[in-house]
Amino acid sequence: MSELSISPPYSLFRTLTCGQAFRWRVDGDTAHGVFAGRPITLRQRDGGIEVLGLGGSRERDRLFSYLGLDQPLSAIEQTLGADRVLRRILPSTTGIALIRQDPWECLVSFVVSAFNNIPKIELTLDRLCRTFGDRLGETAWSFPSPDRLARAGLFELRRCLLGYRAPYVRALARCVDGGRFDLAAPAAVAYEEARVLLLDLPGVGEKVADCVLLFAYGRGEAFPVDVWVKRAVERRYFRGASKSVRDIQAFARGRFSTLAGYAQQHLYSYERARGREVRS
DNA sequence: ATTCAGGTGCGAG
DNA sequence: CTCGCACCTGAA
Repeated sequence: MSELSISPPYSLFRTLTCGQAFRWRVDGDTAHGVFAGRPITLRQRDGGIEVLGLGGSRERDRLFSYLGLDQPLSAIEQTLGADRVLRRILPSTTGIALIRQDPWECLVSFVVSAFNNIPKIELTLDRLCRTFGDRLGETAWSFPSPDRLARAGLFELRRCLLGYRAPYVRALARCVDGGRFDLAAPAAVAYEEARVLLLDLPGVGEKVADCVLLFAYGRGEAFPVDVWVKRAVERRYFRGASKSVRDIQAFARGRFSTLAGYAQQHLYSYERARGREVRS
C-alpha cells in the first residue's frame, strides 16, 4: 500500500463521479477501478489517498497526474470565485479536479456518450471491456485496444448495447489502428488545431472533442457544452434567454479563459444535482 | 405506452 | 452556414 498526498479542497469522490470517466465504482470515500493494467482501490483519508494494488513509483507518479493531484485547486477555485455565479455554486461542488485520462479510452467513452444516458454508457463500456478487454482480476478488465476493436464484428459490438454507434466505434478504432489518426498529435498542437484534428474522427462532434481535450489532453480552455451546461449558462448568465452553443462557448472562454474547463465541471455538477432534486 | 438520455451526421434551404 | 430530423435501447 502506498499513499498519495493531497491538499484541500481535493475530493476524490467528486472528481470521480462528476462524469469525466465512467469506469470507476465509487462508494463514499472508496473507489475501485483499473489503472496501468491493474485493478486498484483508492481511499481518501485525512491528508492523502491510500492506494492498493499499484506497482512501482513510476505508476504512482502517473496516478498522481491522472487524479489531477498536481493541480492547485485551492488557487483555481479562489480565482473562479470572482465570478458571482460560481461563488454561489462552489460550496456544493468544491474539490473537483480535472482528471488526465488515457486519450483512447476517453475518446471511445464520449463517442458512446452521445445521445445516451449515464447508466447505459457505464453498462456499455463495461460490456466492451468484458468482451474485448483482457481479464485483470475477478471483476476487472482492461479497456480494449484500438487493434482489438478495429477487428471486432458489428454484431459483437452491438451486443455491448452500442446500438447505432457500433459502426462509429469500429471506424474510430480503425482510424487509430491504421495510423490515420495519431493519438499523440493533439498533445503537440494548440487547442484550436487539436480540436480540428479530433473533429475529423467518426462520431466526434464539438462536444465530444471538447470532452476529450479537457479530460485526456488537459486543455483547460475546452468548455464542453451539453444540454445541462447549456441550460445552466442560459439560466444563470442570460436570465433564461436561449443561446446557441457557439455563443455559449465564446462567452465561457472569454469569461474563464484557461479555467473554462473547471467552470464547466462546477456548472455541470451543480445543474445535474439540482435537476435530480427537482424531479423527485 | 411514451418519453428521455452528456450529440452527431446528414440533407435541404 | 444554419436548421431540422432520425437515431439503438434501457429505464422511469
